[in-house]
Amino acid sequence: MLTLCNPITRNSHPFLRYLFPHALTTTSAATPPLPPEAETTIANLVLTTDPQNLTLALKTHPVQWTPELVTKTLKRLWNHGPKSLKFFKTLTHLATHALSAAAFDHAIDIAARLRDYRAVWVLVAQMKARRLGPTPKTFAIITERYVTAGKPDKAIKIFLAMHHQGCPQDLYSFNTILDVLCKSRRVEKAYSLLKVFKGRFRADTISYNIIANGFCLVKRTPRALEVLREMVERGLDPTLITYNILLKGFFRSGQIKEAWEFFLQMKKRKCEIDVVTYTTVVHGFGVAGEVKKARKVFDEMIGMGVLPSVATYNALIQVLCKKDSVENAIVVFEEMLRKGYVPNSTTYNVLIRGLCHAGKMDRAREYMCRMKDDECEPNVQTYNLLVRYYCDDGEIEKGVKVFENMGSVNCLPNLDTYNILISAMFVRKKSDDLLVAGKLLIEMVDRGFLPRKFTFNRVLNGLLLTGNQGFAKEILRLQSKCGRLPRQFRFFLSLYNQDGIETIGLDDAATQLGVERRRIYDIVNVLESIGVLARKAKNRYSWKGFGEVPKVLEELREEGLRENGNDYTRVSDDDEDENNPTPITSSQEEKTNPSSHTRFSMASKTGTVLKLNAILVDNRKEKSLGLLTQNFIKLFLCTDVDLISLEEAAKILLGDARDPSTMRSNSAAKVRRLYDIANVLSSMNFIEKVHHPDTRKHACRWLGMREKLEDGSGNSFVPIESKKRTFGTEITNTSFKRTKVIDGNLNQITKPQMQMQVKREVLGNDFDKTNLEQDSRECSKSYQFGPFAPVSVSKAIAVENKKVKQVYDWESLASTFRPEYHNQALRDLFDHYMEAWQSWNSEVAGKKPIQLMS
DNA sequence: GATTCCCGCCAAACG
DNA sequence: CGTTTGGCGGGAATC
Repeated sequence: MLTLCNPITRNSHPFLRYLFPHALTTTSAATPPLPPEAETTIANLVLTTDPQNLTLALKTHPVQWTPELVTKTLKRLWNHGPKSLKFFKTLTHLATHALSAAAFDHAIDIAARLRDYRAVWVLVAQMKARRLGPTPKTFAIITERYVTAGKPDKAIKIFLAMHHQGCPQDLYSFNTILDVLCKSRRVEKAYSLLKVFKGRFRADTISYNIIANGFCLVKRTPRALEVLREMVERGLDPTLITYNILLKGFFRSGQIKEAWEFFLQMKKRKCEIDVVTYTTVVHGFGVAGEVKKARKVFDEMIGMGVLPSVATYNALIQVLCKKDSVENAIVVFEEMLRKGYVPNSTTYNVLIRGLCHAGKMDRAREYMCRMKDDECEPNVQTYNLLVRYYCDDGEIEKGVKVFENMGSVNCLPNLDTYNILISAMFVRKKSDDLLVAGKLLIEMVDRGFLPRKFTFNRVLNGLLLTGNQGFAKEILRLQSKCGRLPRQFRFFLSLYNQDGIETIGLDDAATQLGVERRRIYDIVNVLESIGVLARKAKNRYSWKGFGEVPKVLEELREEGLRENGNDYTRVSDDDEDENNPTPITSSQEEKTNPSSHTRFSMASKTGTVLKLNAILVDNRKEKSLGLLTQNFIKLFLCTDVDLISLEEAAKILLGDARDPSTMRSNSAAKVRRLYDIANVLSSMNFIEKVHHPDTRKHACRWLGMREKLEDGSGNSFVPIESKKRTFGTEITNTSFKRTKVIDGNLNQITKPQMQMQVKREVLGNDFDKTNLEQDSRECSKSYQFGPFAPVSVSKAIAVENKKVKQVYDWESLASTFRPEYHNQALRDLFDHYMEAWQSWNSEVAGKKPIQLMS
């Protein structure tokens, strides 16, 4: 149905009019949209052609390559990283003359997004060879990508070395790097950079604006104020932009009163308040739920001779959708049209979201068609909205259909689209859905998106539970290919977690993994201690899979509890274990892992392992990694803490035996062992590494095998508990907003000076572009919450090869975590999500990035 | 400056 | 005795 709204002619007359695309697009805008645009044809060609034949295909395709065509095509292919890169590379041989600096920047951006840094620098070199750059913008792109990939220091180094690439730093580029850092919430870093280099680069008002804004972004307005004071002390005058930043900062951090006061002050002091100011206020009030005030300000601005911009309308409409009613929003929308404003895609998207949220899917679709008429094609975000809301309503088929239709309207799905859909594949417990999820996962990787570990785990999990072991393995391999498993271990898994391989030779393992033998031991020991591996003989281990794990864990838990319960008391009634400190191999049919088991028993025999470990100094075995692993796990199994920092753990496990003399090499040294363990365990999804809320140190959260405790200690088992799960590290990493639209924004960044000039366009296009991008970012973020993942994950793995209880487990799994996910949890999250979204939005409404610059 | 991770020396355990 | 195993801590990388 979507296609109906769209001309289907796109493949007919491909290349008649590319001689002067410039003239065509700009001057003759009135030309009827007859032939499909060239970039569409090319993009489709690239998408459908096997990469190997691409050169040929492009060669035989008669096209007049122009710089503009190239960049447009690249933009089209944006959401298919690998192919668009391939396309670009092909062009470097084919149509050299048509490669502009912008095209290179684009390609570099894509490569960097794919984290193919080698390609990035190769491209930079090529660019240089062609005397096209690298330009400051190029560096802006590169550094931003590094920062968002979690390598801010690297980014700074690159900045500091950019003059070696023939691109000397200047104030612009300095401000850019500051901004990049701030946008990723690394204000402090940016600030110290500023402090160091303010003299060298002659930091100006903009520099300080950026920092102040950075603090506002993390809701630290007081700090922002300090920065501004410093700025004034240095003789730099704040501008309107500065004030707008602060104003927005107040709203963002919920200081509505202050915001209002501040606004009044601004008026009183006769700064020439502009649209941005008003937009900020309207939006700020709206988000705070003060719809009436928002409206009042909106009305007031006209009286003051400041005309609202589209952005202002967008803000108001959005606010109404959220805090008031869609109907009212529509009224405003119509009014806006009457007044001759041209709504942009943000306007529509905001409205469509409102409608969807109110359950009016059909009307949402109407508006979608309407946007097409308004030469404002629906974009990915629009489709994502529909997909999401259909899926939320349980109409998965419809959602999928929308997804499928995107292809036919030349709108490539993005990361969010995939995340949304994959999540949707879990709502019904159909095993077919999971197959789809798996396929989607594969497809997204293929297109250069890096799914979160979380996503992998869920899918993996689901496939295992529905008995799709084969497919699961494929996914696992994919995951390891994506680097979503810690290095050494992932090879290990992919090597041995396959059918047919019964026993593992340590030597092979070492050579095949390309690591020293020594490394294998650590992994093996940890795995052995939880029953995934068993030692068969010298140099030989056998893979047992995860089937045994629950049993081992249960044992551990019991032992742990016993020990904890009556400390010293039960030193010698560990009958079974005590009787055979050296297990009689023949009788020991339970081969979980005799050796480590024994080690452990000896330890427990001695008393509270947790506390008395120190006594065992002499025995080398007692310090073994395997034992440490077990004790470490016990910490989780036997206590109600589910989050513990390694430091703490180290102290408990090793240090604080009340025996200061034995206080061997203090826990600092030992904690290293725990890191090793934690890494292995987390790669198996038994634990999860998170950042401790307060201290930003690492902490570990136990994920695995909870349900095993269900019967044993009903109290400690709280299915929903995992709700309090914090954002995983990854979440923040991957979804961290990436504001830039490649050429829209950056221009502003690099072109600070002319305040006025930038101001107006910003309100139009750029505002919305950024806005949308952020929107989407935020969308994916909201999704990441997906509450109950981890618990289930490891469950699944536990059950893995024991096909016995697949079905049954699937059911229980479903009942434990699914229902909430869908409704109320989502609702709960919704607010949060909206808020975050709003604030980003408002940040653009106050047009931070641009403004800062201007 | 602290945390996290990698590496490999070399001694203990094994056979 | 040679080989396998693995404790242990230096120190690089990263935060």
